[in-house]
Amino acid sequence: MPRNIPRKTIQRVLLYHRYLTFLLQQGTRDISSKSLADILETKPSQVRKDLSYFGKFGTQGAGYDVLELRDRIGMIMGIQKIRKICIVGMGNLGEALAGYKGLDDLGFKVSAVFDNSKQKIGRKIKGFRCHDIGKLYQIIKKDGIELAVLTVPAAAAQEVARRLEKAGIKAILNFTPVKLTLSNKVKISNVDLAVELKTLSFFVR
Amino acid sequence: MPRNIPRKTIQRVLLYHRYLTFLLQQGTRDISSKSLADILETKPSQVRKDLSYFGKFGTQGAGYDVLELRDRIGMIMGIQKIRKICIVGMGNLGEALAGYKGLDDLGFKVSAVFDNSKQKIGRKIKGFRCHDIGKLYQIIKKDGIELAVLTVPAAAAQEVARRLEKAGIKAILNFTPVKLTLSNKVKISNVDLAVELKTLSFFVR
DNA sequence: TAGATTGTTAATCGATTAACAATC
DNA sequence: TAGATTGTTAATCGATTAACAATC
Repeated sequence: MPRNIPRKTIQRVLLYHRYLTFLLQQGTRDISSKSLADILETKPSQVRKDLSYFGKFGTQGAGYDVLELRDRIGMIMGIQKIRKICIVGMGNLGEALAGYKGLDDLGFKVSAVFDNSKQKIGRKIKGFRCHDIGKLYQIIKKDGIELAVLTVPAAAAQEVARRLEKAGIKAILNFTPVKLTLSNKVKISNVDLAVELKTLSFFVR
Repeated sequence: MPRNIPRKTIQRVLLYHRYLTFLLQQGTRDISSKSLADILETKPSQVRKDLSYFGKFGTQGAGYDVLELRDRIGMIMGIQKIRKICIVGMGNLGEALAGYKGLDDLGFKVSAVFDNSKQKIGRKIKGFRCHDIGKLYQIIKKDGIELAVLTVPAAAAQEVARRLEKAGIKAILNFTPVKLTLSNKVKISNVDLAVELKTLSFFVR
């Protein structure tokens, strides 16, 4: 149904979903685009515009039913579906993510973690048996893993990414500072800590 | 000198800087906006426009001198200056960042790490003595720490952020899912892992 | 009914891209 | 000089915001 939707819209809608869940816990039943916008520091028309990509959710004059809006967004975003992910590269960051309990609540199941170091392969890291990165293909295939978190050193990133694609990975959360070149079937999000920090650094200058 | 520059421009210029450094190591001496754009998957006019916020760097007909461009960008971005940072919240992520060797090379010196748990206060974590979060103010003041990385649980985020501001922190890299409300003197970058993962999840749906 | 608020269209704003004169 | 490529202005594109008819 939806045309091509701006990534920013998707991200904001996910924020709406998160906040609606919070409202629900508080016992709030109804909300207007105005109040939603105020909290998330945006405009009511932005909220309505974002939602309009996906359908009609409100009642004129009355606003939105928190539970209904939350659940329908959840459906559309596929939020309930549990996704199998793998973490590739068990350095500081990879290990931290493996140990991050929040992933479960978000519906991500860590199905495998990989590294190439002899010291790590076969050992348990944060409760996950660490696999040889050489077995990427067979394990991803066998387990039907959809998403990968890439936390390998920069020098290995492009090569590993290609192998992830070959293995059928559909999306990569890329923590390396490398601009990955893959077929555009694979969705990529980049988190570039160096650039984030340096950007702040610039503003403080 | 520079008017108000889009954050995206700053981030791209930082990418140019990183790539120019790489070119330098390779021994490449000259480059055009065209080649730079190709690598970074943008347009030559984008590169020139971005640079034009900061001055003139090239020679008509000949392009840019890699070393000169790199160094001048470095100057403007304040890239050489060493910044003192602190990490607040020694959970999985905080600990990983404390252990991340890359920070040094980026010019960030971890001057303090904080947590509120009795188990962690006073102990060494990744080589850093963990301080009581209650001492945020005095330690930040005393050491002249400018930047903070916020990796506390969501419930504590807003309150801790306010105390960071009071202590004189100028910029926060916020890993919590909370929209921080502070005076706009404090620069904030948000890294929202949940939203990043869920966004990918949506595209894979 | 009167007041409120939606969904959608139109206007505005800002960022990206193209065009081109300047010039090495 | 001819060719290349800059820096900058103008055009285009896309996203945000405002406006408003529809209607609960």
